[in-house]
Amino acid sequence: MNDDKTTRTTVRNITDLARLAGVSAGTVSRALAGKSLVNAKTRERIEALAREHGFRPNQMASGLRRQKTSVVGVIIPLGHDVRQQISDSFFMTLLGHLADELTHEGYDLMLRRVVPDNDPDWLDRFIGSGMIDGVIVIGQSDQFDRIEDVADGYNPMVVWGNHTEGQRHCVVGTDNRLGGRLAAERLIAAGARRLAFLGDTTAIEFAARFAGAQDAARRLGIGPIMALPTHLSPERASAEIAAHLAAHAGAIDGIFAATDTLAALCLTELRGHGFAVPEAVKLVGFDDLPIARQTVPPLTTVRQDIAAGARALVDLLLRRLAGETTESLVLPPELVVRKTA
Amino acid sequence: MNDDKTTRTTVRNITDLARLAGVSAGTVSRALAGKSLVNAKTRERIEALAREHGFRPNQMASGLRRQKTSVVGVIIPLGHDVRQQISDSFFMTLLGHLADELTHEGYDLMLRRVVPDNDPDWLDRFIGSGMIDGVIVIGQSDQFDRIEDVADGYNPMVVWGNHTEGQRHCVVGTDNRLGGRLAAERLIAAGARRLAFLGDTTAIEFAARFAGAQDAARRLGIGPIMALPTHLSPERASAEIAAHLAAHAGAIDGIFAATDTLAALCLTELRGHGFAVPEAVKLVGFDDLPIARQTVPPLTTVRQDIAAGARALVDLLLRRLAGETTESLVLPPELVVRKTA
DNA sequence: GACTCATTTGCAAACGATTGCAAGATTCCG
DNA sequence: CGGAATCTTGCAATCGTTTGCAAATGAGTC
Repeated sequence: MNDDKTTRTTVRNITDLARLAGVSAGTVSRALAGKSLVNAKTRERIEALAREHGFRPNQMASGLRRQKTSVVGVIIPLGHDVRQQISDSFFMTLLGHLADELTHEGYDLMLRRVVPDNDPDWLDRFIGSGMIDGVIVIGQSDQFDRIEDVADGYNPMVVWGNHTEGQRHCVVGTDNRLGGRLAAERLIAAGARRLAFLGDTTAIEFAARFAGAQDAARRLGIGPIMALPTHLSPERASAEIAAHLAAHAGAIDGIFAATDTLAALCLTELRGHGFAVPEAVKLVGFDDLPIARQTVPPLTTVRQDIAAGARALVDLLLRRLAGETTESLVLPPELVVRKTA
Repeated sequence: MNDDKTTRTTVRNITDLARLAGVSAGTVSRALAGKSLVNAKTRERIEALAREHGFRPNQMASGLRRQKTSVVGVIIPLGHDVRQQISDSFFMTLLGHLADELTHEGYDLMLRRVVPDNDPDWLDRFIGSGMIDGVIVIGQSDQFDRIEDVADGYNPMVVWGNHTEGQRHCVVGTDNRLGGRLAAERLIAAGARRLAFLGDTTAIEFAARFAGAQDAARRLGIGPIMALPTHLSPERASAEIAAHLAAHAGAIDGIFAATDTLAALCLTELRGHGFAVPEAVKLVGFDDLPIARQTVPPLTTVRQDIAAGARALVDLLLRRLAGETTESLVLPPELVVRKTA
């Protein structure tokens, strides 16, 4: 009387279910995994019972035994600017797309944000945890070398970031240097002659954008571009931009912002300081985030295809999980001309 | 000669390391877990070896044995508006804060976005996977009832969303109704009389904001507020807002947008249609996202304290993991007056 | 030296699912 | 009806770590 079948019997594991179904644990496992080796009727009976009791095989145990977790790690190193987290909607958007793509491929996503300065071991620790089948690193930050080290001994890793000649880790990213060139060319074509770059060049992606802009300036016979170091978090950035503007008032007539977020803030500050955009100062951003459409005037910017980037990251990672070794992928940036330059 | 100790010996598990250290697996386990039962010298030797070989205990195995994974699930149901994902920077910001808080407490974060319509079992499936110790649900979407059902049998769950009298699941969220009231009161105080609400009232949070606004209108003797259903994704929203404006041209002089994102889009459309803000039409948003500061003119809005929300979610979840049963927490919204109303 | 008591250790049984192997049950064919 | 071929199923080992229990060691006391 204590095991009336209609009573809620707690089914904690495959063995409980096996007992209920009157078969062995192995059979239940095979039935639930959808293998062909099990009789159709038996399978149905087991599936019905599983449904009825809301039973799902424990993924930890399964992962342990199969040596495969079906979880992909996504890690964001916050190296050069710890507070970027809140501001950078670019990374967050990329993350959203990654979640969609991975889900679609049957993987779960384990997210970790780390401050490499506090924890030099950040990447190995994640990989060595045994919880993930592979890892996607979002942004190289200032950790290029460490990522290179890891890449030598660990195959299923793909990185979003900048591509450098001869690097050993597989990276997906926009051609930042070309993007920087496009931005500067546009500023110059719009009439700007005294250019400045707004952003923190410690981050390798930003450095590349800056370098590209300088290439263009040099080639077109324009003087060197002034670097105006600026953090990404809105709280700090606003003040820093204001300071830059105060210091270099009339000496600038074209600004290339490392990010649309920075560009938008810069636009606000420019207005506050009484500079007309684009008449007095031209401005170009980077990313083409939704905000670029909504500023006044709307922002001329360099577009990165975030969705395509996410697709590529996942695709390459899956190939690597399957044993291939894949090449890096550099995506072309695209100049979007709106009203600020 | 094939096991020269200085040669890279692959240490795959605790047993390998035990062999190297000349002790048993159990001792290694205790040493690495920092238990007091192991001799100081032995521990040091083991730790040194572990470091040298970059060994870390497998979390899957550990989780299986201890019945505790140190992973918290974060799940985003995309019920009422599947494409909200890309746009809603509110959720993404919340997610960022959650990641920080959880990391700080020694938990990892497993992220999953689901479309409940395609998978009615979304929540049980996540919980039953055995991969997570507890779950944080971001947004109730249109899944209130299902969440209630689950809450009855599963304790370690906390939800971000709207609080309803007598509900059974533990929720953290802003007092949306009060927020809506504040917004409407501000619009009316600024002189608006014919109000509209911009947003999709299928989402329970938005419905509460709408209801709060209606309370205020009624109490102040203003006519009913017109509901203008609008999706959250920028692509669809822009067109929908334009259509609303075209249809109800002069019949509106005050708009309460369910979200700052919508408010910003609305501002752009209003400008496009030649309406002066705040002179012809007053506008109030919700959230106080960074963008609210940057629109032209800057947006009057109702602030939600996202960081505090994330802290509360994690705090309550940890308490529930420890066995407590916790009450819901309703956070007070705050009106931030800028220039649009 | 015999005794107790506290430290350290090893042993082996879990945790829950998967899977190679072999045995049992069926079917098929002559 | 015998025997081979094909399906199904059960058994038991395995994934890597943790932990209760008991044994071994060492220290301290009279």
